[in-house]
Amino acid sequence: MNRPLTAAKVRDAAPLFAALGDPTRLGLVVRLSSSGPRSIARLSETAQVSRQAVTKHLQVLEDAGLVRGFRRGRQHIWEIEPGRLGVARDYLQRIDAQWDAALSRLKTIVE
Amino acid sequence: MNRPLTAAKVRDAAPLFAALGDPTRLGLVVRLSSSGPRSIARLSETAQVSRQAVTKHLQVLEDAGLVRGFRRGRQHIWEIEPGRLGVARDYLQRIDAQWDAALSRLKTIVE
DNA sequence: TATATGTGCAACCAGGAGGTTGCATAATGG
DNA sequence: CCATTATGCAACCTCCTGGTTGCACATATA
Repeated sequence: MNRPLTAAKVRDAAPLFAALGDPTRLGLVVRLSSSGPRSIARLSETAQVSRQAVTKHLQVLEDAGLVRGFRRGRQHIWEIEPGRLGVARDYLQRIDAQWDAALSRLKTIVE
Repeated sequence: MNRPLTAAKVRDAAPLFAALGDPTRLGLVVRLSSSGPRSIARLSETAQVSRQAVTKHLQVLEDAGLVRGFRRGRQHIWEIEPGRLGVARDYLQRIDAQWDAALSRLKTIVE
């Protein structure tokens, strides 16, 4: 039915984009998506910041529902939460659709 | 060709998501997409913050390439920069594609 | 049992983000 | 010409974010 984007939906979606809006976090998402589940130690090797900073970023991503973690022995493994990126993509799609609708309305008036 | 997501691309895309990551700004984008070009005064009427705050947010969105403004008489009109949201969507699509590829690789190994 | 490895927790800090107010200036409309 | 409207600019403030370091604790491993 493609409902209009309510203010409530906006408040719901913004944190998702905010989580993706940091280069280090976006890098983590890309990394986990391409290479699969990784421990914090592993992820910290390539990241430009400290292990603790990586940990904080992963928690932010978790709060946004983008990743999830579990323990295996002494290590904490993180992996992508599948489907969550699709939510963000759908949201952008919605906005674009509104834009297209507005355009065609304008066209109708002009013609 | 669908190239891999380089670190450079990550640095390029993060500001785009960051710009969308604030509820007020995301609201402005939605508003401009659905209702078309609007002056600052108009946009401020419905926003929950002051006119000056709205101005600042619009500048952030402009820096991210998401909107553009022009003057008409004494008013400053802002409108959506078409196609820029598509860039963000494509980026998410890429990450998802990497994820799918990683999944199918895993499947191949298991079988 | 020592030792090395992987994490978690807490304190702390600098800088930027998001917000406000106050004032100056430019364009419209009687 | 005067009042109103729309905006820009600048200063200022508070709080959150992203980062660090130090230390404690749990788990492997020789």
